[in-house]
Amino acid sequence: MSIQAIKGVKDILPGDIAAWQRIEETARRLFEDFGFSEIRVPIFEYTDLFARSIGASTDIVEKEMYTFDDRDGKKITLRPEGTAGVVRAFIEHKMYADMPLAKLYYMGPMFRHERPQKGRYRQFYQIGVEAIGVDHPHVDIEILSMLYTLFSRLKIEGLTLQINSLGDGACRGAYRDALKQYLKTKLPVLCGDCQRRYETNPLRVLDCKVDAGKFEDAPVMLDYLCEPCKKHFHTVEDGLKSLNIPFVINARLVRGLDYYTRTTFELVMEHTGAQNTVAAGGRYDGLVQEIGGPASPGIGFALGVERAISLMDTRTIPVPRPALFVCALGPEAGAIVLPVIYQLRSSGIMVETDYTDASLKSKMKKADKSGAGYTLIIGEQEMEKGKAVLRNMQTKEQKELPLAHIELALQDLLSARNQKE
RNA sequence: GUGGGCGUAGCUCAGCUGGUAGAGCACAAGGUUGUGGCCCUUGUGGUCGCGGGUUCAAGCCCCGUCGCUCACCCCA
Repeated sequence: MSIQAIKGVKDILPGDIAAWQRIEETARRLFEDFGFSEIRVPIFEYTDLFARSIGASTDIVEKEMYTFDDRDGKKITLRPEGTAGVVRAFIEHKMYADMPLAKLYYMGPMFRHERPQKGRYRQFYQIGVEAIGVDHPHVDIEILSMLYTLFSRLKIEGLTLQINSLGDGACRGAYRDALKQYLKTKLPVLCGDCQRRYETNPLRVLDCKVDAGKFEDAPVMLDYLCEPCKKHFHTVEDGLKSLNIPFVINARLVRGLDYYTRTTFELVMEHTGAQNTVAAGGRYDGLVQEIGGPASPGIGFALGVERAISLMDTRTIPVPRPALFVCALGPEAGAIVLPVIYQLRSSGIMVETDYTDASLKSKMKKADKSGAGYTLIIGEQEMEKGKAVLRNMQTKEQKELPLAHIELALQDLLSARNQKE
């Protein structure tokens, strides 16, 4: 049997690429409008970076990373998410030194060894942004409004922005204790996973789908926020309202990575399969210090490109069409046409042709399929007359062009047409 | 890691209670045509995922295996 692609990875074929380019270009333009610059960081890092940032006891680190020994014995991991690498670069290049707020975006593949499923692959693509250096709530609003605008520019509807606050070091401990106290009484009726989470990560119990609905009366983090956190959260709320960005508060919203603090959010799609979070993120005020940098607050989000594309109406994305399709019949015609095609292409005109010995009927079919604006036909009759036939594929008008200076005639015609459009 | 569904032509799929394979689209040739589209005729193309077993006979039944897919878990 022939060799196949690795389980859980996907080829993005030419027929699908338009949607990818659309989403990448839209994001680039928008992020730059908001003053963000692109950063490209490696797709692998020392394993320790991810263990320290994401959290050693999270599922991602415990059982989903692609980790291997480098030839010198050091542990290397293919990045399972983007924030860790960007923060590492932020520290390594001392980006805090020359700008108070580093505003960065990135796009590229991430790797997690999970069981593949709709909207979940082992190599998947994320577009993410990070704003590091300032903890003002207006930074949160900038990030959230940018996320919101990205999806409206992509004309993706039916999404809900959910926000929550996880508090900070000053108040989360008290909440955790209160929650454990509460869960203790419920322990016997919880699913096996939640009984385990009670010890490892009690906040996640609230996010459980099996036990959903059992915690109506559970204490929520929002009630335990310390004054600074409360003020921060309310400012974010008010800011979103003043920008007319719709959102809902989801007090049960918990994130799977340990580094999040204060503002967290998810963009959730309705009426989709199980993987219904298309973008998510939050504040991570302790992360930079955790990795060994100076205390610098940060906030960011990442969106799943495959998931976003699944929501786009890809039929409306225009695909490039040749201005001219050349049908040459026989070797003599082929020889004449070769330099013509080259010259047109060199001067920036998209030209396609067919090199097979197929009949004119068949070649015309290909021309039609390509969506070309014009078709140039050179067969035996045309050779004898010293003229080629140029057909407008829409109006079906035909005209004869002298073979002697055909390149000039075509160039004039086609570039005039391009300008009109 | 756990569970369900599915693997037949390049694509989408039929295939009865077991009798050594079909359609549509696509592709190619021809006819018609105002040199292409619509229509008509013909043609190319399949180790029925792979390996065992039962049987006179397996695409179909049984066992194993690989792959895809959906869901749980987790996450973007």
